Amino acid sequence: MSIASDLLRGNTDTIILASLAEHDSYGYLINKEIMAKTEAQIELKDATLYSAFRRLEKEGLVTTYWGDEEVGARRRYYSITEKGREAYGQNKAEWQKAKQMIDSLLV
Amino acid sequence: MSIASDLLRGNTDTIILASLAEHDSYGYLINKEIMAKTEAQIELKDATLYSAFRRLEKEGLVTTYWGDEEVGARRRYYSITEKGREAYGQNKAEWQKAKQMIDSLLV
DNA sequence: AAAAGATACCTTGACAGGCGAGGTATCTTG
DNA sequence: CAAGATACCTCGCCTGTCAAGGTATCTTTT
Repeated sequence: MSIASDLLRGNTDTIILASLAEHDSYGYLINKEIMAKTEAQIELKDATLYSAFRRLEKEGLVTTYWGDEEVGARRRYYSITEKGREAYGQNKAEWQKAKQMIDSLLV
Repeated sequence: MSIASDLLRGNTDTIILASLAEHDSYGYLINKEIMAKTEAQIELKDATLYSAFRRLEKEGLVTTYWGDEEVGARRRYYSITEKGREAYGQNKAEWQKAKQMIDSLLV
């Protein structure tokens, strides 16, 4: 059974930023990489993914540009900004704290 | 700064069950105990708490009864059911897995 | 050559959980 | 007597997820 989306909520943006912190990427690939790394136990549905992109863009955490592939489907690439890296760091820290706090309650 | 509610989401029911697994309790006290244990970094807003109770009751994970205090405000107590204990165990297991998976993505 | 499947993008509308704001009633303390 | 703590509750908004639908291109199979 895969991870309930309510347990992921609050981490999707961070997960996307984590992916982009390594290299520019595009929606489809980000999803594939996440599924590969988690043995398909975490999957961002594409509607979720794209609404996250809109959010991140709006907040200035990522920028976007179209790829120049000559063949195949067009790709919209995303790039993490400096502000995005900062947010990523903060999100990770908050996640660490949240983990700890929740664990302290679940005996 | 306290923990963002989106990071808690998916764990509120589990947190309440954890509290009830130790002893019968009531809304106000559960909240106080959570705040004490987490130095007020986790707080369930009472609207959140009561909607969670409704949910848990509906699913048969808790039962409820009115306290018989002679003085003071009336208290509605909650008691975890056998089914509730099972759900609690499963939720904890899923949380462990989710933690691990998310950590594997946040480098 | 047509069909099927992978790659790759996108929008709409419904749904669920969290919570701000509002309410009620009792008791204790200054 | 007012203020604050205790203790319960509901309504309606907001936000993130996602099922369902769509478009377009390329590759593989039939």
